[in-house]
Amino acid sequence: MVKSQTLVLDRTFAALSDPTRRALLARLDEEDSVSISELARPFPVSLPAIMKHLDVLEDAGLITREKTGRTVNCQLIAQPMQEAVAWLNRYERFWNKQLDRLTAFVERDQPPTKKARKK
Amino acid sequence: MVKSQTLVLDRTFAALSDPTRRALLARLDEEDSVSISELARPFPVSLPAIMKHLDVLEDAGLITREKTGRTVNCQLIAQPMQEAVAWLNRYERFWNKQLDRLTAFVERDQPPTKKARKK
DNA sequence: CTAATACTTAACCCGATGGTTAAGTCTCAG
DNA sequence: CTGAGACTTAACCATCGGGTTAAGTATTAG
Repeated sequence: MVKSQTLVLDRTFAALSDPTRRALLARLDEEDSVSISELARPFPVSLPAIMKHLDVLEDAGLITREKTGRTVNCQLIAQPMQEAVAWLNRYERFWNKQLDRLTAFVERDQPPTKKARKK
Repeated sequence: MVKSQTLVLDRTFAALSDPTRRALLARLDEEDSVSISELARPFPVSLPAIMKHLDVLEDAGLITREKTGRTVNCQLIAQPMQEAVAWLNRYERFWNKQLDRLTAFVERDQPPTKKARKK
């Protein structure tokens, strides 16, 4: 069931790379279980376009769909995002380092008595 | 200079959706400032293919290139990743919730303490 | 039963992506 | 000066992604 892990990241990041898809997820974040037509309503694109986005999100394991009568309700699954964050956190020390450098730079300027340097 | 923020996320996530690109970043994580040909060597694709990946990474603001003589050195810029993480963390409570449910399930057999459990 | 509602599927467009090979530029060693 | 090394650019190709319109399938309200 490992499903190549790398493939999971591929699909997760790809799914997140589209603003419409991120907006759909955001909607499912504030209200779980939303029907497809309600999900689609705010967007200026056709329903089939939204369907495709939902397909992508489902393939990435970021949502599930559940049919009830003629309506289909979607809900968010956050776990793949967590894995994405886990991958990204590998670089945390890196941006901390850069932040530290910035902090050091800013703090060095505190006493304005020394000679001014530029750039 | 805001560059639409949403566009930044688009490009960051898109850049991260390719395993070759993630591997390139990983390489730049363990060793900063690596030449293009050295970066390319481990991969079974042509140099121009790697060049295109580097273009994507640069457009996403994830690397910089610096020419020295006839070689070009690349280095990682982690900040866009940090913004990606910031976006993803919006869903943190979501996977915590799911984790809590799991925790509750596991701890069901223990005497229910009224006191707040550990954060 | 009929018709509206809520999706779903199919067929098509077109620009972006990831790869190729081939040729071009620039730099440095000899 | 010449040639090898390190990119860079160009041209091309196949597939994918995001969008469309149009038609099809269930379900359910009347």
